Amino acid sequence: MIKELQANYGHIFEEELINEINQTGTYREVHEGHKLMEIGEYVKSMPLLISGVIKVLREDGDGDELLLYFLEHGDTCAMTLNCCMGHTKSEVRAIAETHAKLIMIPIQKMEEWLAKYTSWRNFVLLSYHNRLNEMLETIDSIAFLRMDDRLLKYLRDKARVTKDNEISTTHQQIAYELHTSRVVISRLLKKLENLGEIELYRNQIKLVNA
Amino acid sequence: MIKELQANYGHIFEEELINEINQTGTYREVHEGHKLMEIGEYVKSMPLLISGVIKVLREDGDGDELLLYFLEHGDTCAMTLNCCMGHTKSEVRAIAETHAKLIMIPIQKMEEWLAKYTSWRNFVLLSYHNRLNEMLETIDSIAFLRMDDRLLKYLRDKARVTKDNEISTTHQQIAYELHTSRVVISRLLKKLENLGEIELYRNQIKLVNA
DNA sequence: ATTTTTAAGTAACATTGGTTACATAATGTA
DNA sequence: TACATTATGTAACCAATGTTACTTAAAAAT
Repeated sequence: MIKELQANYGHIFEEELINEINQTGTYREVHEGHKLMEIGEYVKSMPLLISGVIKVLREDGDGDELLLYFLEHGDTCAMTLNCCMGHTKSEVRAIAETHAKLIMIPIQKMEEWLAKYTSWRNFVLLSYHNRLNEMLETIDSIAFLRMDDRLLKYLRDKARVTKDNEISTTHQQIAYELHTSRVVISRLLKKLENLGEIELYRNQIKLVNA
Repeated sequence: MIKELQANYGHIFEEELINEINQTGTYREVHEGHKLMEIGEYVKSMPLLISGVIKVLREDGDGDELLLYFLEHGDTCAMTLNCCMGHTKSEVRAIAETHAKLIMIPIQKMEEWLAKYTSWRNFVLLSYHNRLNEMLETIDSIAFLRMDDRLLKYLRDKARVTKDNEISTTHQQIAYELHTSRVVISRLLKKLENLGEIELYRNQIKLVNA
């Protein structure tokens, strides 16, 4: 049996489906920073996330990045579903934010299981549901918040998914993911520090729980 | 037989499903400006669009609006799917941009048909697919474009879905949908007119095909 | 220990977009 | 016709964000 499959997905999928996943899926571990998917690539398998965090990014034609959302335990990548069904290229980049454990499912099985297992159907639809809602939240942030609030939200989201109030990153990296410049981030971080929301160190930002 | 059902969906759904839709669905016409869904409302039925255009809008807590995308012929509202599956309230507002014809399906049928009809499953998944891609495009616009390019894209999108190069609207209305102010829109429209991209009249904007 | 590289702080300035205020033009209405 | 209403044009100003340039500090490499 694939490591941790039963423990993580046993309550969602029926026994028969668990057995099928066990037979056709592949267990995989990736280290922090590993690129799981690149824009323009064709997708050959679909990930079931067991532990760790995956960040999903969008990029425009000029190489400008934007963080869309994080995937956590129990999630799958709706964008992958998207690509599998439409046989189109990936529209996004996916990178391991932390060390992560996942099960890779060959895409041919997807459609087969959709017809066969109600639990799989519900899982796939729930994934789309969750992703649409996260995209809405992303749109809310970009459209309705100013950069200081977006930054604070970004830091809190990051702390939540990594379960760590100390965020190890650089101002430049944050700037990439929020699609702004390093100087702007440094300026706003200093402002947040003066407000008592955070403490700043080199390569480290500590969230102060108010 | 419900008006135009066979003609519009006969090539997508099998005969048996068409018959079921005919028995349980309701034909409906709505006039321009009709509100089909409001934020916070529970959703009791799912629309299949036959003709016309529906615009889907997001709103933040302060009443600030933002246009997300247009629904056209053959589309359904993935947000509705979302709500039906999760039994949650609507996250968006939907308003008829033009006179529109649609078929309303009671939500109980949705899950039943997912198990029963492959074509329905594919239709639902394709809807999610299309909506995710449109959300991505929306995010691209907000995150990567400046207001002048967003405005031009907005005008061209609107002209495309209504199949009309003359757009009947006010600067104030555009400002609401792009979440900016009337003065900004007037200023940028004038700039676009000077560039020869459009011609401005009262309640009317004409796109000049370059 | 010295040098190099990378990260962060900050000032000065430019640009975009938002706000206020008011003028003018088109349309609707008494 | 006279008046009211709505839409648009525009100037002047302000705030948020982006850019350039340079400094200082920490860490890594030699």
